[in-house]
Amino acid sequence: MSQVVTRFAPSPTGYLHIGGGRTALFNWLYARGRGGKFLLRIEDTDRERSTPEATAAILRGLTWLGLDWDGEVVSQFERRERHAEVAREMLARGTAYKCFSTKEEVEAYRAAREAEGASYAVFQSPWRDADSSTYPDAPYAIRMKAPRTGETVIEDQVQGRVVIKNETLDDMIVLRSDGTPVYMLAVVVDDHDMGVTHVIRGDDHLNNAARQQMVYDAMGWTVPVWAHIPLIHGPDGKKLSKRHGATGVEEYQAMGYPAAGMRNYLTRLGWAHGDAEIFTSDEAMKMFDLSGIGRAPARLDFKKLENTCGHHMAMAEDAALLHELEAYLVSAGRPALTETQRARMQNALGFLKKSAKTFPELMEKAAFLLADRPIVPESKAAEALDTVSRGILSALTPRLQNASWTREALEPILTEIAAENGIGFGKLAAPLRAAIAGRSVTPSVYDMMLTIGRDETVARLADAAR
RNA sequence: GGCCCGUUCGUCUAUCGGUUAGGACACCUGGUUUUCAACCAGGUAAGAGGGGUUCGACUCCCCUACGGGCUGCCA
Repeated sequence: MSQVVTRFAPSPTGYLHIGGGRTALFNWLYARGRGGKFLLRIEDTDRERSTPEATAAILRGLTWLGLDWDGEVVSQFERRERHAEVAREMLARGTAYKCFSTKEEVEAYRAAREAEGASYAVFQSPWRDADSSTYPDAPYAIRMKAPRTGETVIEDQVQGRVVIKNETLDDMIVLRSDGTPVYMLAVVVDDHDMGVTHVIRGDDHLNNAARQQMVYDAMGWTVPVWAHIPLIHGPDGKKLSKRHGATGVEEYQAMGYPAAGMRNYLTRLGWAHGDAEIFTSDEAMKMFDLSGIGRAPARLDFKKLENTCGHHMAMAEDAALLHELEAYLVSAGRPALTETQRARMQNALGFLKKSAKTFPELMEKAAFLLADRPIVPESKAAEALDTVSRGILSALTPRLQNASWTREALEPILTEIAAENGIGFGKLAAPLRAAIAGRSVTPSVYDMMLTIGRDETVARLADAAR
């Protein structure tokens, strides 16, 4: 069996859309799970709208998502000569013809047909079967000589067998009168030349597939396996757009979702493999198949995204997580970790990652280790530091001085001091939290003490007891 | 307008003619706990509507409704 080759082919007209990210992910998963290749092509033939900034943003988005592509990024625009060459070859083969009709004439034709009450108006060029001796000395477009009768069948791995009547399709232009190729031709030529075996893309291209298949047929090329996946919708079921919130992949990075969680969530959005919910990318590669893709558009659910991310956060290795956390800080425009904070973070990640779902949440829980002395307690926390509590804290401090700094050693000391003062541990925890973190809601007091170390703990308790 | 695609709990989905329609998220209740969270246990909750086909339909067919896409010398 020949090697699987997939590709992602975005237009560089903006950031990487979350839907595009998912399309790329599906292609990546499919190829990587089968030892195939995943290629990247930028469809930049629209010179008006394409920008190098957008291309850079798309590459950044893919990189963040961890979707690595094989070989060089292909620029469709740079291949325009090749596209034109194929158009001329179609001319030579008789599967395309020169059309001298102007845009105005085409529009007039369609308007006339509609005026007659036609439900649809397929332009029928008078030049389709014209003798070359009648050709005027004027610019012309090259039109594909599409079959007028019969039907074109798309055997789609997701949508099933889709039948399009050929009479509803016009002779599409493959080369414009200015000599530039049209997208529909470019995709086919590029996919063929790049050896793409599986075209996995949004179902907004489903109808286009019929005309593209005609080009494959006209050139005698092997038609790739089609898989048109439904688009992602917003929570209200409408096409996902700006008003639903974030649509750009990079926005999700800035919101602090870990990439592994993002991949997992996006994989499960519109695709299923039995009851599998939480899995690594390696596992996803093994499971991923086209038949598991649903046919209905899926809606984005931030709650589930968060939950999925939480699992991946907990599964992550500390070193990798710290690295990703720092990348998040940069992308969110937040201050970088100082040396001290970084060292403490390394101690704390082991427990912080278990309860945080996103990086902002992790930073929030890490507030105690980010803070510098003196700790200024919030009003709620300050209430816990009454005179009695401060007395207990100052009694506690000397005992901590000589304790070995492990949970096992600390636990009896704190339990003891609570008992001596006739209070439960809960009552003792509140002032400790206030002293150490300046807050009433914090991670476990032991975890905090162990994270910041003896000297810092003692100093913070002393500050509070004063 | 025409053509194409879609419709199972609030959400993501399983089911590939016979199930008490399963799982996950969310939500609710209880437990655990040193606060929040996490965690554990339990619960509420679904086949768009109408016709067929069949002994039997979520599953197959048709119609309607709703949603989406395409309909360019855009991609």
